[in-house]
Amino acid sequence: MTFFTEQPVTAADTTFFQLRKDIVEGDIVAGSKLSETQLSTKYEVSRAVIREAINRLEASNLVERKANVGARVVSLSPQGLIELYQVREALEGMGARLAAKNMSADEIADLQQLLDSHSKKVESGESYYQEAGDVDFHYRIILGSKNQHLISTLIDGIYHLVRMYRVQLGMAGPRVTTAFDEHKHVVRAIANRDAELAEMLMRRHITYSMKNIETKL
Amino acid sequence: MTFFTEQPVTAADTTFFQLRKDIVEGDIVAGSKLSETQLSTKYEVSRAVIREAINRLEASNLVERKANVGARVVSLSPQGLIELYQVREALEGMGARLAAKNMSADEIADLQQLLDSHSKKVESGESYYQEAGDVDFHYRIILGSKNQHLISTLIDGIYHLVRMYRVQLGMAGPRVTTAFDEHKHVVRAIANRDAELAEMLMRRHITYSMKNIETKL
DNA sequence: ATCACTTAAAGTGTCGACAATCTTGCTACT
DNA sequence: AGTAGCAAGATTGTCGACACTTTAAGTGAT
Repeated sequence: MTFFTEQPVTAADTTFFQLRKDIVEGDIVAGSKLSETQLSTKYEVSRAVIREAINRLEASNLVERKANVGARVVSLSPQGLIELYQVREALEGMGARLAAKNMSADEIADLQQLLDSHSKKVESGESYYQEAGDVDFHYRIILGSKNQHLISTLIDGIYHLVRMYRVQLGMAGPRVTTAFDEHKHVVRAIANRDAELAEMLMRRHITYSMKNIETKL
Repeated sequence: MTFFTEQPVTAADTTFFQLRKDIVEGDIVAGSKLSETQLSTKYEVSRAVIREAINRLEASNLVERKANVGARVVSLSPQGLIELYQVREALEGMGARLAAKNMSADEIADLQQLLDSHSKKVESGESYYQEAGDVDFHYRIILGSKNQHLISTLIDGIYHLVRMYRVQLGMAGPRVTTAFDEHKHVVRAIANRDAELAEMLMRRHITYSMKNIETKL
């Protein structure tokens, strides 16, 4: 989150980012209809750019469109969350596996440093918004895979949906205490270039995270 | 391929399908530029529908767009193929795992029957286009996962890219002889409801397939 | 009162024109 | 001769208007 920022250049870009934010954060209610004309006046752009933005939201799986009918924000369901985490487990597992192969020594050192700073903040009891750290951790590993498909699928697509679920189902952040250990184990496996283990640990980390969420429903 | 057909309803739909076909089959050269005005006259629709079609192609990873510059068909590279197969391995592995859990007994029986008919055709030396069968096999397992994210990611996205590589790098179909055995093993694991094994075998099947392709480059 | 049909209203799909941006070739200057 | 700047052309981005489809209300008949 700290390194990589999407720069809007066209009006459709800014509208897309704005709409995505409003949907993910629940300002536009899940399951609600997206009227092109209505949004057009709200965001003060033509219907053409609204349409382009909606198309991109559909490609991000945040919105569903039916021809001649319109677009609706996806509705959240426990089943949907489970399916999402299954895909995430598969992709991030592969991400960790590839990261163990492809991350540079410097990148790994940075990653370890990041974890250290996190654990210190937590130990000192410093109130600190954990989600950002968790996101940062997962981002670095995905980026470390050096696989462009993986990167864009997760970062442009799945993570926004995950965040939408987290925000709207009111789970502030992931489990703080136990997650750190899991993160550490994953990083250690990567540092040891043990791809097999890195994948397994990352998959476990994600399934644990999902089970933790399931109990809260 | 026999069961599920995408029905175009708008002009943008038909244009999208047509363009995708032309790109996947190489009628539009990989790496070439997509001029909106040019395509507009070629397909006899307005630029608006061309733009929507191109947007969808971009979402399918078949096309890359730069703001104020235009869209290009993705260019094929060995690296790109490898990355694609890595993602495919992760997703289809998970697909097989879930299929072992979620396919109905009837669906499994149908799948076994499909394999039988294939092996008979091959044994009898009947010339027969193997790719369709392979695609059918993979489709059924993915659909058997019952995971909508997985299904749409693979069927609407990755498979078209895979086909593009296959067609344009001139690999008619996958390895006929050995692939059958691998298919059988996967199905047996699914029939035994052994999710773990099904995933492992499917992943191996895909990595073998990739290595087979690599030797041909 | 219910159901089928008609029709008006609202919304999406498509179009052509204008505005903004990038590209290319030329000019002028060092 | 090489380079920086400029101008003309071509291409993409955005807009408002029109066409078509869906939806829903309303009318009339059984």
